[in-house]
Amino acid sequence: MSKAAETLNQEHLSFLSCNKAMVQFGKGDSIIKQGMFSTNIVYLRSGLVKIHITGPYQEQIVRLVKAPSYLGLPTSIGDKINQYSVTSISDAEVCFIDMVTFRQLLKGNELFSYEIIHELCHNELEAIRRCANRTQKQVRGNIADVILEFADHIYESDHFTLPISQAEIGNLVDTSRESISRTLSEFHRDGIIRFTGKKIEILNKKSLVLISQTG
Amino acid sequence: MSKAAETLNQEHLSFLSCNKAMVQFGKGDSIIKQGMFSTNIVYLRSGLVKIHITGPYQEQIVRLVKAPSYLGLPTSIGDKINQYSVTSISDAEVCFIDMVTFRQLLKGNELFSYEIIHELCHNELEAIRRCANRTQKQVRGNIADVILEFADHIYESDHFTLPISQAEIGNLVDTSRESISRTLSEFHRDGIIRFTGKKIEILNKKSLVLISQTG
DNA sequence: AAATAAATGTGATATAATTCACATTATATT
DNA sequence: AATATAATGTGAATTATATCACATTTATTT
Repeated sequence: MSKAAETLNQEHLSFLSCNKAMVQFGKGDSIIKQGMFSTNIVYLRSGLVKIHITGPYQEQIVRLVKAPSYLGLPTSIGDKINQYSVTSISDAEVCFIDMVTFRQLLKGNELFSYEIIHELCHNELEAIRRCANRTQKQVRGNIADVILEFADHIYESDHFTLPISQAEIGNLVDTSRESISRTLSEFHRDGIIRFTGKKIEILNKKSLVLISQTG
Repeated sequence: MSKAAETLNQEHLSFLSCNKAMVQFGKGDSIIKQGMFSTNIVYLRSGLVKIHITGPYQEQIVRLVKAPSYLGLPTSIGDKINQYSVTSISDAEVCFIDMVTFRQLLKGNELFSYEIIHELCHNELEAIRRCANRTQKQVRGNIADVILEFADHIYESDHFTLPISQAEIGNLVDTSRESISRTLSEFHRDGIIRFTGKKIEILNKKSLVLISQTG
């Protein structure tokens, strides 16, 4: 449950849990499409998604988002046109909340609206940090980061199955697909991870953290 | 005047115009310092500042901000510790608004709070776009972008004086100081800009826009 | 005005990482 | 099961850009 939703009373909660407007998505399905008109706030109840945006040359994965979380808040509030896309990378449950309804919620519950502000602040900071990190680190460091993000934040286990291809990981950390392949092999060779297919197991987390900080 | 402040009534406005808590800063002065404790919302009344953050290897300029604008909103609301630094790059006037006061404002004026949300959404989107742009474009394109930003958004003239050094521009667009120097010379040689010292004049904007899109 | 420090210009060299090209597995699809 | 399609592995070559090294110019400070 997101922090913002915690502050709601039961009436509002039932509102948000929105059984009627809940939609199931399969892996690979498009949830939000950049350029499309939208009048809904999107809330990810379960699953994992990628946020991606059309850059000057290619589509770029901005970040991965795990439920529970709002999706496309900036796009929904700031604009009628979606400013980026969201695509599911696992099965996912999504609630679509009417924008008018959402605004009423904000009006009626100032704590809720404060929490939304809080979440937006956090997102902006994270976006800034991610960007500084990616541009300053080189390939090895960025790949170490992604592996650690999967382990520590997304799957909360040192043993997991990658939900995206190496090409997509490359896209996410501004690197070529080939560099991802080579670096993963390198980590494997050095006994830092074990990987077979899309399954990854972290064998030496300290090394990985070190590479994240140093490489 | 920022959009958020427009929605305020006179009582609130006088609050924000905050003649008592207004501080003058000179070029190079630190307005917000990363890691420092803060209980103030900072509002930039006039002047130009740079937002910079400590990355894994070096301090990095995130973006330039022109008055009028709030500064450090995400840091002020999300945290008690400043998450990035703000340094003035021209003379500037800044208001410090007590956090408690600001929250009262949010409470009492839902339109205002909605506008703050709006601003935060916009900032997040901009952060995402900037990042995708910078990583996808190469040096020439990014430098063209900076020049266009100065001309179109900051000074609103094709003839201006750079408020930062080439080293800082390099830092802003993730490039070396030398590459900035070489590229500016190149643009000069090709008749796209004229530049002497820190003065820049855009001679061929179409070319610059093309380089921004293509290079 | 001299002296010192900071900013800029520019060639030569080094390097990380991309691109290309193709082999090899996996994974879908018929 | 057979075939087509997508994903991955890996060497060799290329490339954009960084780094180094120093000259020169511009600002600051004494």
